[in-house]
Amino acid sequence: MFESHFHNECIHSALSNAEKICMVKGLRLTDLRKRVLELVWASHGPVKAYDILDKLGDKSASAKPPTVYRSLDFLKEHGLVHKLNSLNAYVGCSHPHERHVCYFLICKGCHQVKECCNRTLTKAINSTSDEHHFRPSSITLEIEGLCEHCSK
Amino acid sequence: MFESHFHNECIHSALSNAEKICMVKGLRLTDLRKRVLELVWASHGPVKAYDILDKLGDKSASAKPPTVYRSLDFLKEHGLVHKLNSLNAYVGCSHPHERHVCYFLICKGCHQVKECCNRTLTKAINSTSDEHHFRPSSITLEIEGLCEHCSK
DNA sequence: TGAATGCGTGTTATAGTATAACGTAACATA
DNA sequence: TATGTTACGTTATACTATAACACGCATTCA
Repeated sequence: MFESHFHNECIHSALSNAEKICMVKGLRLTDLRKRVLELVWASHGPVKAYDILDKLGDKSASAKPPTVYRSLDFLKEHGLVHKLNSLNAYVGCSHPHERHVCYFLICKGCHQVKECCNRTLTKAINSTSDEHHFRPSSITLEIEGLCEHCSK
Repeated sequence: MFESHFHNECIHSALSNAEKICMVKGLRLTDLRKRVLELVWASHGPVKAYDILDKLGDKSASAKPPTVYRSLDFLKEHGLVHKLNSLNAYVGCSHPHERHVCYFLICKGCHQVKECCNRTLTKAINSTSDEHHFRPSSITLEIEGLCEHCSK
């Protein structure tokens, strides 16, 4: 989907990125959390919590749901992964440095997801929130459809 | 939240609206579907599927999950209700005539939801989809935060 | 030193959300 | 009346997520 790339690089840079960020912020990117993050990035599509759980099980037999959900919560909270509410699935954040409003293009064909940022969109959302005297704290914008490749 | 109103009127007009729409489109708004729609509208906030199930049980003892989900699917498909993915809950659509991109202001304080439409936002979403050669089919835009009243 | 605290994780149990699969009833139409 | 279609009933199960409590380990500070 979208564009091809060497995905190992993705994973690697995502992990080292995360380490830097946690270092700077004084957060503990424990082994468990790192493994979960790695598994989120391992495929380039959205990943289900229970799939992570299964894969985690290969190494540490005792993984149970809370193990995974707690790690995901940590990663979410610090902007390292996003949850796609329309899929109940998780993706790695592709630019975790910036505090950003992002939106997701979710392809129904190849099940891949692209994360995007866009000033116009952000402004539009903020200004319409203002209109309603509404103070936004978190925003979910998920666009399902077909990517260029799959719509052919 | 937002503004007060006589909610009975809401329910009533939503139901008669739905009847008209189904009439025109040749859809069958059965008793069950109508009751589910009524229960979605009964509170002015988002409603959970299993809450509908419970209330349905009062009258027709045999309601089971598929009963409710099937009705909700029907109502969703024809634009009479929306699902809020970030809450796993459902709200009645406040303007089911128009095919529209809508977004939701979800108040964490009073748990009420306002549905809005906005051309600027719609355009922004479409144009950014275009940029990525992405063909959108369904859009989820949910903004959580505090409404005017609750942010005081 | 050791009590107190906080945090991350393990573990058990359970809550909450949703669908598959199959059967039957109700309706529409020829 | 036969036929196909749609809606609904029913049972079972899958999938998603959290509560609650226990344990270990690091930090701190009296």
